[in-house]
Amino acid sequence: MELFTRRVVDVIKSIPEGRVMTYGQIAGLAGSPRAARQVVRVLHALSRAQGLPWHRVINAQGRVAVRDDESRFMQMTFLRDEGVVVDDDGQVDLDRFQFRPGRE
DNA sequence: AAGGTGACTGATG
DNA sequence: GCATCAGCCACCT
Repeated sequence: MELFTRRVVDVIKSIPEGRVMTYGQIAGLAGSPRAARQVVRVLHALSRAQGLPWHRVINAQGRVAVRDDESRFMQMTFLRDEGVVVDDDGQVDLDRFQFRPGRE
């Protein structure tokens, strides 16, 4: 597995319960700020196998970005179960729930 | 091998 | 706030 991919996996695994991170943010922490789409690829490829908390990853607008209706519903449900406030449009308040390492 | 495709982003109107 | 656009880059046809 490639270094970038490994680091993406590590970053995603580091997201605490009840917090979220954005694709671009993860890419940056993994060493490649412009590689948001690669984060998506990693999630598609490994979320199941690696048991990643894929539901804690949303876009930079604070919106749940999954296309598939069923998966989107699952993601919103998981987040709400963890205490993240998600409105019916899948909108999350990043100021409140985004996880920023080294801050807290 | 060229072209299409995203669970993206930031800038612009 | 919504719509477009142009970068982005590995992966699939």
